[in-house]
Amino acid sequence: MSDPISPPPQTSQPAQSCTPTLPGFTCGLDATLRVVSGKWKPLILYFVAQDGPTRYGELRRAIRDVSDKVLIQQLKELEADGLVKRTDYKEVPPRVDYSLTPLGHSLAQALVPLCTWGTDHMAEVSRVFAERETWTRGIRPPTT
Amino acid sequence: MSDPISPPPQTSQPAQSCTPTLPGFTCGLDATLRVVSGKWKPLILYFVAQDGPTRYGELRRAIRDVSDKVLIQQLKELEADGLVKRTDYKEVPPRVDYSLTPLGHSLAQALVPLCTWGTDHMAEVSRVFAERETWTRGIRPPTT
DNA sequence: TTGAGCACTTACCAAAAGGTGCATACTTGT
DNA sequence: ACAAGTATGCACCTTTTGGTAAGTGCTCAA
Repeated sequence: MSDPISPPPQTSQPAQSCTPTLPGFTCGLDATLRVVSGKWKPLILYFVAQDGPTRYGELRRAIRDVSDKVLIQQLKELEADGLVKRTDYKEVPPRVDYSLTPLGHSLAQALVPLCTWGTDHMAEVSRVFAERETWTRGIRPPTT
Repeated sequence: MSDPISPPPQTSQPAQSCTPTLPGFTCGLDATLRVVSGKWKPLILYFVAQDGPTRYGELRRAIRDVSDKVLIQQLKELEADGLVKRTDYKEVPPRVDYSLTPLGHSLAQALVPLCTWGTDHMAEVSRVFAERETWTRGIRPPTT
């Protein structure tokens, strides 16, 4: 399989070029989504991309609502995926900070259009989400 | 909050422009990820973007491994989010097909860089994922 | 008349993701 | 002596997500 999304379908382009799927990915988008999906990962990338090396405590306070367990967990995954770098200063009261690796930066760049799309269409998206909560997951919409 | 990702951090740019967060989104990226996250959604977008209007059964066979329940569910969400359009021909043996809305197309476009990133870095990503499975989620990596 | 295909729906389950709260080892401030 | 801050770890629980298997109403082919 290959890049799931090709330009405007009206053009009927057969399918973009694409490396034939390594190990377990169906396509590039699949691979990407696996590394960025996680409730707080985008936010983490956000802060780290903006502020540069960020200490754990700072992130914790900046993100707010995230628990230690999950924040650490997501940081570890991002680190394991080679997107962020953890630096431990081995100091007495622990000091650690997180920064983006080159790979992390490249991903951040690729995410820009998504940020833009989300920002541009946030109104529509949020409207639709609001409606969904109306029929609290169980009741069918009126038009059924 | 705003677009989580800004260009290379070395530039120390304060933060890109960004609409101040509607209802429940922390940023544009957040909004976007909410509509595309779902195990099969990218694939669905893939097929529909490529083949244009696609019948339910076709998708079902094309995606393979997905169950009816989940496929239907994700299609409904995509529809509810205004990304795909469901057309019911009201025929005797049921006939229905799914296509992308303009919004869906615009999202598809925004996803292209992610596809590209994933394709370009699939080797790295998959390598790292392989290692993760080594210490089957619980055992710490050697360097700890 | 039986069976297959269509596009779903429903009830029930298992796994994954996320959250809470307590613990750690050490230092600094009061 | 004691509380607070540092960066985690761990046990336990709830929510969310995905999956299985069966059923529905209808039509057409054998």
